[in-house]
Amino acid sequence: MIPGLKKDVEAAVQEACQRLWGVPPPRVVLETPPKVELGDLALPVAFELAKVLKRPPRKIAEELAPALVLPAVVARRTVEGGGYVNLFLDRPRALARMLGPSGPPPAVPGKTVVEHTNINPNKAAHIGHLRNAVLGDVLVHVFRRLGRKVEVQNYLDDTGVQVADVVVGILRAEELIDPHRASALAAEIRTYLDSFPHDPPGAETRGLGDACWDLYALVGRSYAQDQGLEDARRETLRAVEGAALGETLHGAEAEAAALAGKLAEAVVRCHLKTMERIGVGYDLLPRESDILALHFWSRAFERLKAAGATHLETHGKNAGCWVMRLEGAKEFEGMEDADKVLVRSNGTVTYTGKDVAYQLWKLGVLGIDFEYEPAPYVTPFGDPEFVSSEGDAPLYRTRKDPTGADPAVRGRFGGGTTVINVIDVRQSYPQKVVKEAVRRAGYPEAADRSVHFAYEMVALTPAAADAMGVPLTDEDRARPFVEMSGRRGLGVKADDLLDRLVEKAREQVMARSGGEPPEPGRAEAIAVGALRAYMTRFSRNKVIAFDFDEALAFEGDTGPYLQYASVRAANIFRKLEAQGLTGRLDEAEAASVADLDPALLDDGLWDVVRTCGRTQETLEKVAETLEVSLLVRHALAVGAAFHHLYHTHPILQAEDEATRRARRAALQVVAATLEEVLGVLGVPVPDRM
RNA sequence: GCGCCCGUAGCUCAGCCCGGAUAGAGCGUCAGACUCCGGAUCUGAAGGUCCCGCGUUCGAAUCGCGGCGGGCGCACCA
Repeated sequence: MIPGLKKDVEAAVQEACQRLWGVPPPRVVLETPPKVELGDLALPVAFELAKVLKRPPRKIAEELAPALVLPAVVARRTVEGGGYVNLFLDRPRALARMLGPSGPPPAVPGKTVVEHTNINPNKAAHIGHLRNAVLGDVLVHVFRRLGRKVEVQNYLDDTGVQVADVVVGILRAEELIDPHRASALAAEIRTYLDSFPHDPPGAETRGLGDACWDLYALVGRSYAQDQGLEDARRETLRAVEGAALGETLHGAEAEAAALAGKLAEAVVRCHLKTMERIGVGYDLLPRESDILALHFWSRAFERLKAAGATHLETHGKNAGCWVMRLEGAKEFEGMEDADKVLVRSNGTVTYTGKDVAYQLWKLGVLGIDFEYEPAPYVTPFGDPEFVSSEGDAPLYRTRKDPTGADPAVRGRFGGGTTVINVIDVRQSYPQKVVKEAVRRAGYPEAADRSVHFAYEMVALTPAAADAMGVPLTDEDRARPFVEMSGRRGLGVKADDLLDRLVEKAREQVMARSGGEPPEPGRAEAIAVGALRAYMTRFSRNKVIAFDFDEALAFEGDTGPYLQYASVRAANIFRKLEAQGLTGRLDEAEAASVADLDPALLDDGLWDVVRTCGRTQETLEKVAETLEVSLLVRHALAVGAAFHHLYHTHPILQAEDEATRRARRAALQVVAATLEEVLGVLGVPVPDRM
């Protein structure tokens, strides 16, 4: 809570241990006591020492406590419980320090590349993608808050089978089950593509994603009944890859490839719009087609071959494939067939293979680079429709050739000293393969700089699936949750959930304001707050069994609870000023807080300050563990402490000036903390609720 | 079969990394809250074999081993 305090305390413990017993102390952990009355910091070192010294921890603590040489902000120390040494801060002095200017964090050398979102550009985004994007985005904010330079990439698999599936749906609509509906969807999709990069007159951007969603589900069901369609998919895929590789295509092939390119490009715009709604942005859109075009794979392939990491299989089930052998590797122990195909027998590269090349590039060891251009999404006025994650540049995408590329940004992207891949836990195996490939290609040091940020999926409760009218089998119904499936059309679309949240927020506002509708943006802010808190409050290795009632909750441990706390805090300052009283403390008054009577900072008031003091360590812990939920829980703790204070420590009605000053000071710390933490969480705070 | 994850209050989850202070929240239920900074709030109550067993330890929700139940992986899909 006080910069440098932790270090001082650690040093004091070490010194005392040496002096008293001549032993080096075990690691010094600083905890926060469960209640204010028990102090501000707890040292459980006596428990550790008990093992070495073979004496009861309580006795050790009683000897240790008075022997510690501590900085002056520590007012007193006590021994609690079985042997905790608890420290109590000089409250006025500590509070004055917390009110002091904090300044920007010292810059950390290097660059962190965070890759997230990565939605297949063939249909609307669903709530699982929201979890990915929100987790990634909050992580980006946390890193930046800690002084790290961050680059955000959203990888586009624009040459994959999923895109080919929808292309097949458009071209062969007549052959699908329910041809009538399929044809209508195909026609609708074409109107979108025709007016790209703008929406057709009277249509909404998201309509394209929705139409693709439905058509994709139809295609998925049709494959099961019509083998011919599978051939069409294969041909489409080949055409798409051929186009990327610069082959000259003709007739139907050329048409399919052009359609696929346009479709992916247009659907990505839908995703960017959806993410923009919740405040998520990117710096670069790397495209798989460019990875193919620039032969990134060839380069990676050479390295792998030179290092003996891959070989051409001559017989067995993988005959004709280039394979990476994984048996014997510790991580892959016990696997029945631990070999991974990188190049198929028909010569095409697997997704894993391409990912290896992309990963090498992100880590800065591939040796070749993309060209870059602003993303092709522009407003009717010709301005970029999307900007970089920090809003200071246009959004860029990769490009294969220098023609039309922006020379000013050449070499700007990739080459991360740390690379974080936000990808759900189901892809742990391929992620491990990619990392192993990087290692074996001769870059063990680079492999260590690459991190798979794994999180559990968002699934649907059977009730949620029912609520959407999705037919479930009896088997599904007996499960605790069912996985979403684009192919089955089973899932909750991100925009649909957002719409419902906005609608509910609007109703709530009106219910509280005597029917007056909220001004533009307010209901949206509340909706985004609710969504972001919901998506981040669970541990990342916990499956979210999506439930509408929980996601739409505005009371209790929710985003609106946090927003309300922040709004209330700001309100008090506003009211103070409206009554001719002083609101926020200026620098001089903040300094004077150190001289307040400590009795004015009673436990009730101090509790919230103490909680706010944990912000920095929480941010550090999030960065270290990649556990974003810690930050939401911290925010909720601050909010709860504040709301409690609100009812017990009136400020406008404070009995005297000194009391009011003490409370204003505490309030100022809370307001600043909430603003900071909600900013990092990306939870917007409206002027009013 | 092998690997990873989950199992804590009626429900949804913290706490487990790093063993220690009466196991904490929210929702739901019940009972309350000032003519005074917004009731999206607050106060209180009821509610727990921390999945089971064995072990380690002065001490286990937390560490180890063995089970049980559930989920997810283990493609020339991504």
